[in-house]
Amino acid sequence: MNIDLNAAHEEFRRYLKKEKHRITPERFEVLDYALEFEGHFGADELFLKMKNNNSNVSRATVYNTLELLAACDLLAKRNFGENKTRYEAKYGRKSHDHLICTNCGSIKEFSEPAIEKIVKEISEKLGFEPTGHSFNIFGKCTNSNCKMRQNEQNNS
Amino acid sequence: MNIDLNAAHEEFRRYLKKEKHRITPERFEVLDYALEFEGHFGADELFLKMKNNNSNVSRATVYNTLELLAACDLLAKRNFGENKTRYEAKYGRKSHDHLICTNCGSIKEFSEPAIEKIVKEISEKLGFEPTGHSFNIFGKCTNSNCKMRQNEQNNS
DNA sequence: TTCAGTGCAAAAACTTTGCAGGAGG
DNA sequence: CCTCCTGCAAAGTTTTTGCACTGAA
Repeated sequence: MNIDLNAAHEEFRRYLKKEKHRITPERFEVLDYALEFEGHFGADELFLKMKNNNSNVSRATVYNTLELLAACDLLAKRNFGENKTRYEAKYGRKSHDHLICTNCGSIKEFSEPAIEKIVKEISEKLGFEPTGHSFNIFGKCTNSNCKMRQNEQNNS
Repeated sequence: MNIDLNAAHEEFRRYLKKEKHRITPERFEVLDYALEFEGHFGADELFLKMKNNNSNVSRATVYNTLELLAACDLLAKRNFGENKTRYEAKYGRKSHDHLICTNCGSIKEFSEPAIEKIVKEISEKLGFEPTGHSFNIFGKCTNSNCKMRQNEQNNS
């Protein structure tokens, strides 16, 4: 875990240098908190978590740094239709897409190689240079808590 | 065009009845404006357009009605990663997904039957009942205006 | 008659911006 | 030493909510 963290720092440092951004302690603090987060998180959520841990990093810096981390592929930028940007640690992880339960909000991941192939084919056909994609499946999951909520709603 | 509009009204009426929502003139006014819109639009955008046309329908009603129209499949609800909900007339149209140029913001549509197959397979495998999906490819388009902007950015 | 739906304005949630001061290169 | 980055607070954008009133069933 610590090895990963150092390697991630190193990668971020390289990116910042290459793009002529300054190397500041705040940026690495954001990176640490982001990688520590399990699952998806919003920018404000991360900012508040840092604030609660007595970090002095400002909201503006958190928002700005998350953009940089997404740009250099240490984080993935997501949007699950809630009108807020979500991030997810990507460093060293396999790329994947998501199933989102519209009833209980739970999110499952899946990998399907055929999707990359489709991205390539469609882009080529339409004269487009793809840089990424987002594929979300919406529906109802079979989680028992979820079913409970469905029944509650039906009864109300 | 007028025939479509009447048929859409009829479908919306049926839906409202079935779900025990009241049938109000405001809701049909929103439907008319929504179907009239070319391409994608945001809720506030539609509200303002209506307001400028001297409609009295309130912001709250527009937001509420667009949800209903998406729920009954007359509109499709989209999100292209700008943290705002976008809608698009779906009535009588073939389902499709989108290519989004991150440089100039233009949006192209494509249809790829294999995607539905993937949605089905993945959902079945993971114990999930799909109700819809969103598939967006991000990248750079070859539109000439777009290339111009890219060059501007590189030169700055 | 009843209560879901409406208009309006205020609040909420998330993000961006402006500015003055501070530190990285 | 220059200017990019930072913290802070204010403003911006989109969406939701509270409340009193109205009109559909």
